[in-house]
Amino acid sequence: MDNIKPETCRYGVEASLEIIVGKWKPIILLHLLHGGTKRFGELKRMLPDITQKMLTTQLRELEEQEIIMRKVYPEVPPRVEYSVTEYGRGLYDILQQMHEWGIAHLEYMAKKNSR
Amino acid sequence: MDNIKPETCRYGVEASLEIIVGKWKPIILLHLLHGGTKRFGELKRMLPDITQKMLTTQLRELEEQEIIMRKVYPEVPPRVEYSVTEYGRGLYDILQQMHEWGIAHLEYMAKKNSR
DNA sequence: CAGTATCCCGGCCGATACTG
DNA sequence: CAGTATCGGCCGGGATACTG
Repeated sequence: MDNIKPETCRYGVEASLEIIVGKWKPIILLHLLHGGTKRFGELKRMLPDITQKMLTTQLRELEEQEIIMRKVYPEVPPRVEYSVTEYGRGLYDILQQMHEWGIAHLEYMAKKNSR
Repeated sequence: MDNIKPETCRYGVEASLEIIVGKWKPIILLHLLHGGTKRFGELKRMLPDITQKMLTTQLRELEEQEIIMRKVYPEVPPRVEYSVTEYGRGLYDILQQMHEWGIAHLEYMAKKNSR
C-alpha cells in the first residue's frame, strides 16, 4: 500500500462500508444485481427470514444513498419495483472481490480447524 | 453479476465483512499494511481516539482470523509487535477498491447536496 | 508498556400487530 | 401488496480504573 496514507484511505473505506454493512444489504444487492428489477414481494419471498420492517428499512437506506431506485406504480393493489442504479453497479467489483476472498477465507479457516 | 448465484456469493461477502467490520479495523489494517510492523503503543499513538481496551480487542479479533500476527518479546518492559500476515495481505485489493469507490461516493453525495 | 476488569449506553435488529 | 407503528433484547463500543 505504497504512497497512500492510512488517514486518507480510511474515509473512503468507511464510506463504502457504511453502504454495504447492514444485515441484509449484501444479499439484497446481490439479488438485484443478479436478477434485475424486483418487486417488494419478490424480494420478500427470496429472503424468507427477513421481516417486512427490515426489508423496508434496508431498502430505504440503500435508496437514500442512491444505490437502488424505487419506482412506485399508482395502481391498486400497489406495485413497487426496486432496481440497482447505474451508479450502484459500481459496487459490483467490490462485492465480487469480497465474495472471492471470503470464500477462500472460509476454506482456509475450515482446513485450519480440521487439523 | 452473471452466472453467480446471490445465495452463493452471500457467504463469501459476509465472511469478508466479518473481518473488516469493526470501528477500528480498517484503519488498523491500513496502518499495518502501509507502515509495516508496529508496536502496541505506536498504534495507540497513531489512533489518538481509540481506548486501550478497544485497541486490544480489535487486534485480538484480527489475530484470531489470522489477518495479523502478534509477536511478544519476553522483555521488561514488555514489547509486543503486530504485523499483517501474508494471508492478510490479500485484503489489500479489497481495501484499495473500497477506498476508491468510497471517495468517489463521498464526492458524488457532496455534489448532490450542494445542488 | 501492554494490557484486564467493570460498568454502562445507544442502536441494530427481531417479533408482532395494524393499515391505505 | 407494500408498507407503518411499537416494544424490547442483544451487543458493539466507550469511560474509567486497575495490574504484571
